[in-house]
Amino acid sequence: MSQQRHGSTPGNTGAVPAFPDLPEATIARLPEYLRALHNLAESGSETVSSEGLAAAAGVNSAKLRKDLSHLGSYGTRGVGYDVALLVDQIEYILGLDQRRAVALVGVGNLGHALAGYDGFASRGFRIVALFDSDAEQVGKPLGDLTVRHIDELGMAVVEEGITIGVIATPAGAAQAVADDLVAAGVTSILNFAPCVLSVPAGVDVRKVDLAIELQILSFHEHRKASLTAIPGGRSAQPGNQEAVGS
Amino acid sequence: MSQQRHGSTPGNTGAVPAFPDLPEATIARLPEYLRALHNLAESGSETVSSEGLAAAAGVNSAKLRKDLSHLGSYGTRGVGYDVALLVDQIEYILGLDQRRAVALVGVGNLGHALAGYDGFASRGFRIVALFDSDAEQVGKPLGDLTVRHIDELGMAVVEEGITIGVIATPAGAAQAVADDLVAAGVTSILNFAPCVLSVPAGVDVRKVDLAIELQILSFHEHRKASLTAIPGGRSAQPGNQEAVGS
DNA sequence: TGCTGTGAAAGGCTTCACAGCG
DNA sequence: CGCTGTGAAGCCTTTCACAGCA
Repeated sequence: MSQQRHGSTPGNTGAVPAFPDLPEATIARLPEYLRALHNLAESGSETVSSEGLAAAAGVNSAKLRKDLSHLGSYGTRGVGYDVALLVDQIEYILGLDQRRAVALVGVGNLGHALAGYDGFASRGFRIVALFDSDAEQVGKPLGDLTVRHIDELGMAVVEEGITIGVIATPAGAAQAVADDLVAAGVTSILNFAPCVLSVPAGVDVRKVDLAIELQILSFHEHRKASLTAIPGGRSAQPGNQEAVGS
Repeated sequence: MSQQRHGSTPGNTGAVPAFPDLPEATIARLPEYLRALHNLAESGSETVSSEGLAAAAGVNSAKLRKDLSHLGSYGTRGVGYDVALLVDQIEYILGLDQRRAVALVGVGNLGHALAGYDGFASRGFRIVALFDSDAEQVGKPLGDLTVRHIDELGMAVVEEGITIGVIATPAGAAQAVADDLVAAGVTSILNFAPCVLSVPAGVDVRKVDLAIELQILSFHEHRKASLTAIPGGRSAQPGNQEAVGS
């Protein structure tokens, strides 16, 4: 699923604390642990058990312990994990100690919402530039920023040190935007357009397709409907932590 | 990962075309195949090979064939798959033949964007009601709809036949909204709030956390930076289909 | 011959269960 | 004694490679 070989950096045994070779599934959960830890820190907890943190993050404790064990031993047997220490450690691993500069392309419906989303700023990112190809939009102010024409992207990436691009354009424009981002030197892309992007090796793409999420839920609705048509089911005990899919 | 047992409906061998017991990973890809098939249909293709469809959906052909084989044999050896037939089949499986009614709770920044997102309407869903707890927002028109107070949720769910709820509130309000949705009879929830929801068994929750997606990309940026610090890497051959994570 | 459908192999992830440390 | 860290087992997913049908 990842595009670059995942082996520990070859010819680098020991000296520099070799970049941990984390399973992809673990990486995807670290942000959730981080959020839970921040909540715990705010509520005054200094330590937390694997059981407690797991509950706060919505996973089981064995999985959490296995995940954290990949980062090294930051827990104390008989006690638990030091919240502040673990926060630092996960933020370091995720590269959040440097507040990354993000470019957002496409200031339509969704782009507007993303540009104004507090969660980015509060969780390690700065949206530093907005782009659109529509002359109508260019020059308009949006929050602290002004929408720029996509031709300025290359310049902005260098000037602002942008490493992540967010695509919030219609599907038809997304591949061209991705090409522009890559040409400008961006190596990570978050794509909200409902289409497959083709990018060179070394560029990471993650996709969020809102309709797909609903379609997956629709499947489960369909399945539940076809099951409840048959007697026997329906033993719901409230208060459980339940989730489906990823 | 799913909350209900996945076995084929017990005591139902044969008679009704037993609801297929699809792997969760396959289900998550069906919407992507469907989108690709719609594109192919629009461009006039009547059949497509596993190779062709796989490329359009951004997966490899072996995986695609395995996935489709779970639905039954809808391909023709030596030829490929009938596009229209496969569209119908996948739409049936996903329960998209009935345009599902969706309630959206929280019409802030993100809620506005979701309410206006074309992709929902064009891909099988109708947003039929908008809710907020903020008296300021209640009564305001938004698209074809008027924002209603969340107290009316129970009524609306019954009247409109809502089965899916979308939560676009701040994290602090999300659990209460989820409880309201469940109490009203909603059995599938798409949660955009950055928090873990606790719901009874039988209710499906999917979560989309925009900051988490960026944090995962940030990890890969961090890793790439630490790798390129060491000589040897960097063999990017453009034109590949590349993606990271799920 | 070309392409699907599928056993079998390989790999990755989760869960279990407990050794071992504080 | 409690809780972490971890080998081992089991399960799920992906990939391979080819039998078999059109």
